[in-house]
Amino acid sequence: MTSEETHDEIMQATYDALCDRGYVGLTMADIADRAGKSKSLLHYHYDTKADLLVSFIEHLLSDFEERIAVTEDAPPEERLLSFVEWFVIDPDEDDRAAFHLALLELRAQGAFNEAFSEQLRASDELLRGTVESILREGIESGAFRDVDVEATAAWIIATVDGARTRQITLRTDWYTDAVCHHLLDVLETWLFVSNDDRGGH
Amino acid sequence: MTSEETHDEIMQATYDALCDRGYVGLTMADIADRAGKSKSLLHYHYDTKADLLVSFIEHLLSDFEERIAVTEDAPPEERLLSFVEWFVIDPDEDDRAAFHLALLELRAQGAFNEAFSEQLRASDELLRGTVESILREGIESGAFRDVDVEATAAWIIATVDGARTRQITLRTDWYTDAVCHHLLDVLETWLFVSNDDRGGH
DNA sequence: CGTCGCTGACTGACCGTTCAGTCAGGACCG
DNA sequence: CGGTCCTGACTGAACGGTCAGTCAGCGACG
Repeated sequence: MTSEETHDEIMQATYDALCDRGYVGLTMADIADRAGKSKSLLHYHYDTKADLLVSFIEHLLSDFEERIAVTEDAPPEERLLSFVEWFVIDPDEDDRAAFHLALLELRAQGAFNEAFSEQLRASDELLRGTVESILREGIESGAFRDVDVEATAAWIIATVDGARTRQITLRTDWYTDAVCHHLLDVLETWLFVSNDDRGGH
Repeated sequence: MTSEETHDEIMQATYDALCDRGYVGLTMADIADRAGKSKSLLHYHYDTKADLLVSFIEHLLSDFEERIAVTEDAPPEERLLSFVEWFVIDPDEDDRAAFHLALLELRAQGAFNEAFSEQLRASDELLRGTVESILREGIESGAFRDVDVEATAAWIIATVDGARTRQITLRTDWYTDAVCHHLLDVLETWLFVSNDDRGGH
């Protein structure tokens, strides 16, 4: 088996283990078992557990970059809507909640691990950049009011991320749904230029 | 020394240890050392580490209840403003960031520990209830538009909590400041009834 | 063609450390 | 004397990491 195939298997095993046990319960032995490999092999490919996890975050991030590139040609209102909607977690999406929970644990560890937080900041910039570009496009096309792009993007992301965090940590099933849709309501009156105003220019 | 005094000392030591090492790095020995007591004593007062932490969360919550009761007689706009402002973390408030980081780790563990998440849900309800009462008061007095109180409260809390989470985990110093003040801007146009509209009724 | 040398992927046994929890006992106090 | 508060020495399990060694494949060379 090539090194790359093994790498992919280990990443998948790490994902599974993380969903199942969470970050705190994550052990090298567990990952190895799920990959059908030995613990030593993990250390053969990655010096330490932390190295493996950094690699895992990179893996996630590249995955995420691919996924975020889609729906680039829709109108800005629609893009913003589907972006926000994207954060809603259905009650039945168990593994998604589990994964984001593990990710939250990992994010919290970023404060103690420079390599982690570097990766996390990169993902934050990617996320904010995406929303900023949607906002800029909307402002240019006249669909949105001329708001502070950076502040608005940070605000939107904080909101949807906060809703997700609370849904997951409080074990409720309604938080993301309620907050994201409420946010869209607010955006409609606060950000979107109504059709009346739009004609009269 | 009475049992109660010891309890308080242990809670304080737990707080200090949590700020210093985070939840993952938290050990019974560390707490005991900081309290100037033996590890065995902790087990004398609390059967397990988890029990101690549940007790700690209860302790926090009662603390929090006391603090939230203040400024009840200010006008609703002002109460809401100071509530949101309350979440801004200055760059120099190191221990506050450290504490909230540990709390975030603890919150993430709530998903694996029913006793934890019960406490956390109680604190969420307290928080939401506070904002809801501010909103209801403002709507009644005509200071706020007649919005959906539950959804708006959840949304505000998700926003400020999300900003805090990102500031802490990404190790930035601007997130809460930028988001909270932007939120206040939005609230001003979206929620507050302007003086013009207020007179003409 | 065969075999020799070498490498990359992989394993199992093992080690040192850390840590929650136990237990027998001691001091002080009413 | 009995109960409450407290200690130090200890145990067992879990876990990250190490290390010597196996094995399949492959290129080079006679």
